Order: sequence, then C-alpha cells, then structure tokens
Amino acid sequence: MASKLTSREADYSKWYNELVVQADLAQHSDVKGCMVIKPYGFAIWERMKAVLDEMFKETGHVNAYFPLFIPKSYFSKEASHVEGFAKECAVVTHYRLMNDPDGNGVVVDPSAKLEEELIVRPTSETIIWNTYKNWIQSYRDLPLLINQWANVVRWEMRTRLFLRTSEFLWQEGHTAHETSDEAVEEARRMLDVYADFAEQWMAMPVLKGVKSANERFAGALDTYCIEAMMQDGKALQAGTSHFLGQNFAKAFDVKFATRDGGQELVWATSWGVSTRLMGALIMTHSDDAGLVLPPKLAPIEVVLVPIYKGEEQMAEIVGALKGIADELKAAGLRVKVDDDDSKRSGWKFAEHELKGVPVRLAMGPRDLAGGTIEVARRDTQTKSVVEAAGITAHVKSLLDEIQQSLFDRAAQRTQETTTRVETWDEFNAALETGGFIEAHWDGTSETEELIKKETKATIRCIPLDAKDEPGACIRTGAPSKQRVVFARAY
RNA sequence: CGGGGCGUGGCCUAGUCCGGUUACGGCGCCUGUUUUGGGAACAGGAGAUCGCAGGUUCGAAUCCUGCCGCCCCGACCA
Repeated sequence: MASKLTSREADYSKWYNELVVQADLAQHSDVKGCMVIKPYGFAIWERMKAVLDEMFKETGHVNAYFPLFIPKSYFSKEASHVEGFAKECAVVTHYRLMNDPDGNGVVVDPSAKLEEELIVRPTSETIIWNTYKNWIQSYRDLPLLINQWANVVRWEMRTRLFLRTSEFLWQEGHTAHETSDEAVEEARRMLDVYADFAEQWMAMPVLKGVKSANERFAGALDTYCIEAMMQDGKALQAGTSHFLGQNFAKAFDVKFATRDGGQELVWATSWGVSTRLMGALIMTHSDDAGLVLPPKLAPIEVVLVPIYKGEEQMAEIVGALKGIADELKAAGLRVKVDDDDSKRSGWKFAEHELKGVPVRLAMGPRDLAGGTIEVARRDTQTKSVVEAAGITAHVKSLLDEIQQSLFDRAAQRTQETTTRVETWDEFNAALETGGFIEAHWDGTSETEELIKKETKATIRCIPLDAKDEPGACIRTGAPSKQRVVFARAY
C-alpha cells in the first residue's frame, strides 16, 4: 500500500496539508488566506450542517439571515467586543469601479466613497442586537431563539485549510432571554448539543469546560467550550457557547416589559461551530493512508468496486454489485458503485482509502462464482470475505462497529495522553509529550499569561465536572481551589 | 509588520552562479493497442507570452533596476 502522503510521524503538519488536498476536500484559492472547499469536502460539511441544524430545531431554534455588511458605527457600541475583533476586520470603503484612465483595467472609483464604511462581519452580534431591539418589546417575545448559517471574515495573518482561514462558514446562534439563569441554561444546553454532536456523529471525544478570562470571547461574561485532542498532542477548540449577560442589550438598548410592568434589559447568549470542525474531524481519525471518516458523516458509507477481465465479465459483476447497492440503499445507506472502466481496481482501492470511505466491498470473478464478496474496513485496514447473501445486515452492523470503534480509539488516546502534574518540571515534561495537562493554577490572568509566554501552553478550559481540590499553582505556588486543563493548542 | 525562501505547460521540477539555435524530465490530460484480485505497460499526441514592467546586449528563463504574488518562521486569532 504505497501512500503518497507524508507520514504523521515525519511531519504532522505537512501530513495534514497534503491530506486535505489529496483527499479532495479543499484547496488554496488564489485569494490569500481563503480556500476553495471542493465537492467532496463540502459534502461532509453538508452532512454536519444537516445534523446540527436538526439538533438546533429540536431545541426550539429557528433559522434567519442577517446582512454580511455591518455599519462601522455598530462596532463601537460594545467596547470589549471591538477590542476582540478590530484587528482583523475587512472594511468596505467604496461601492463602484471604473475603467482606469491609464488603461490598466479597472480601478476603484474615488467618487464612490461610502459615507459610512461597512465592516464585513467577523461575527454578527452587533447587527443582530441592533435588529432584536425592535423585535423585543415584552417578556412575551422571549425567549428569542435564532440561528443563522453564514460566512464570516476574519483577516488572519497565518492561515491553514479548515483550521484557520480568512473566510469561513459557520453557524451562529443568538438568543435573548428573560433572566440570567435562563440564558446560562441556554448557553449550557447548546454546549451539550455541540458535545453530543462531536461525540456521537464525529466520533470525537471532547472536554466540556469554561474558558478563563483571557480566553473568553470579547463581550461575554462566560465562554463555554468543547476541546478535542488531536493526534499530535495539540488541543483544538471545536465549539463555543457564550453567556453574554446584558452586555449587548445595554449596548443596543434592548429592553422588554417585564411581567410586573417594569422595563429590563434582556439576557443573551451566542454560540457557534465552524468549518474548523472539518479540521478536527480530519485530525482526529485519519492515518498515513489518508482520511478516515466516521460512517455517520461520510458522504459515501460503502463503495462497491468490481474486479474483472473483459467487458462481458464487467457487465456481469457490475450488474451483481448494482443489485447489492440497491439493497444497501433500500436499507438507508449512502452507497456508490465505482464502475468507472478507465481506472483499475487497485487504483480505486487506494483512492477510496485516501478519501476515507468507511467500508469497501469488492467483487471479482471468484466471488461471483462462489457467492461471496470481499469486505474491507477503512479504520483498521482489514479485509475479510463473506457470503454475499445477507451482506446488508453485515455492512450495517459493521458501520455501527466502525463508528463506535473510532470513538473508542480517540477516547483512549485522549485519556492516555492526559496527564496530571504537580510541579513546574512535570508540567514542562508533559508539554513535550503533548496532550491535556491537569494542573493547579492560582486563578490570575498574570500567571496564565506568564505560562503562555514561557511555554506556549494555554488554559484550554476549566472542566465543568472539575472537583474542588485544594493545591498549589504549578508556576507561582499560590493556592488553588481546583485543577484546570492546559495544552498547546491550534 | 520583521526574518527566510520561492515564482518555468493543469501540478511538480531541471536549466539561472558562468547569457548562445528548437527550454530537461516526471505526474496528469488526449488517441490507440495490450491489460485488469492493491495506485498497469507500450506507442503516438496536445499543452509554456519562463510572475509583471523597464533596462543592458547582436542575443535574456539566465545579468541589472523596480514592482507584484505566494509559501515558511515569529507577533495576532475560532
């Protein structure tokens, strides 16, 4: 099995970059920092989107769409939020082009300058709250539970396909509530939705927690997150859910008539996951032979490959495979018969492995004669020959097994690389091997900054299930009430 | 924005130091034949304003000047 990929061991970063391109997920565009998501990659995103959207609907949310452009003045209304995003905003200053008087194509028409510049949304809180102001009059209008699927732009200096691009796709939920408790509950609920999605659909174990003040979303009182551990020992923030308090209500003057006739500011949340999940999915399961996809998100769960000599045999075997494919489809599976005569079977095997198709069924003349079929599973790279009759049930249970096995394997890896340390030396040693590190921290931003500067490790989160446990800060020795989770991160 | 590297058919690349006819090779693509149980072989074919603009020269991918773009490493971030 000759792989064209750089191995993970040789250069993890290079492996990732090559994998994304070779598995046909995405490519760099000519626009700096932006990517083209190719049909196969987009098919995975579409599945993620469909499942998440359903989960949002089940929790009472509806979709809407707000403008891509946000008047500059909106940004200055919520001060901390500005600080968070000001450095990476794209700004629209003009609305017209004209032919260059010197004949060099087109130039911006200097006479078409916008009176107020527009910001390409890096996130939509400001425009949404400016709109909600008019939608919310009374407690009867609450809770307001809205989500939008959109693209956003953050002018990043260093980009990587899926993990960090200047433009990316995401969903952002923005909700308004009567009470603080309700808003916190909402933020936590959506965090649970994300965690369920990550674990049950992506087969990616996550750590649920709350961010330290330093890592918190600009404008939030609390940022909850799910953190996942990648194969190279680095953590990846896979989703965030924010309790925004009344910060945006204050900034945009969003008040409602309370049950007792008073006026109060609403309580808010926002929450999002992005195409970054694609990066998480790739780095959680894939191997040196290419992408490995969990069946539940794979655009193709089963690929059927004929092996034949001559047109007559091809027709016969492809016919048999199509029969099986129909049976699999009837059972609700996503299936492809690869009957492309211009590629040989060996080439197809390698190609579908590179693309992470969970199960491959291959049938040759021997199988046809003997009523068998070869079943290969992508995750373990193992093959077996089984009776063709009853293949549907076999494949269905195999897909379930693969889905579970991927999760178990990732969970075991995450657990094995998680270390609990007591001293600074242990902490530094643990950083070298990678993984999550459970350590005491004195709770101050200064210490967190210091540790980040010295080691590049950040506090990923304070786990929601963290137990009270007195101890001493690994860096300063000052008292600590509980452990927090550190790691180097993407 | 600092430091480093690189721009040559769709992709990867030789040639650049030391200027010289028709720009090397591979992948991919097209046609045909033989093949087909793990990325096939052979034959033929198409495809390039050598990043852009000036300059030096009888002659520039190659030398000089200016510009543009991209990648890598840092500071910033989901």
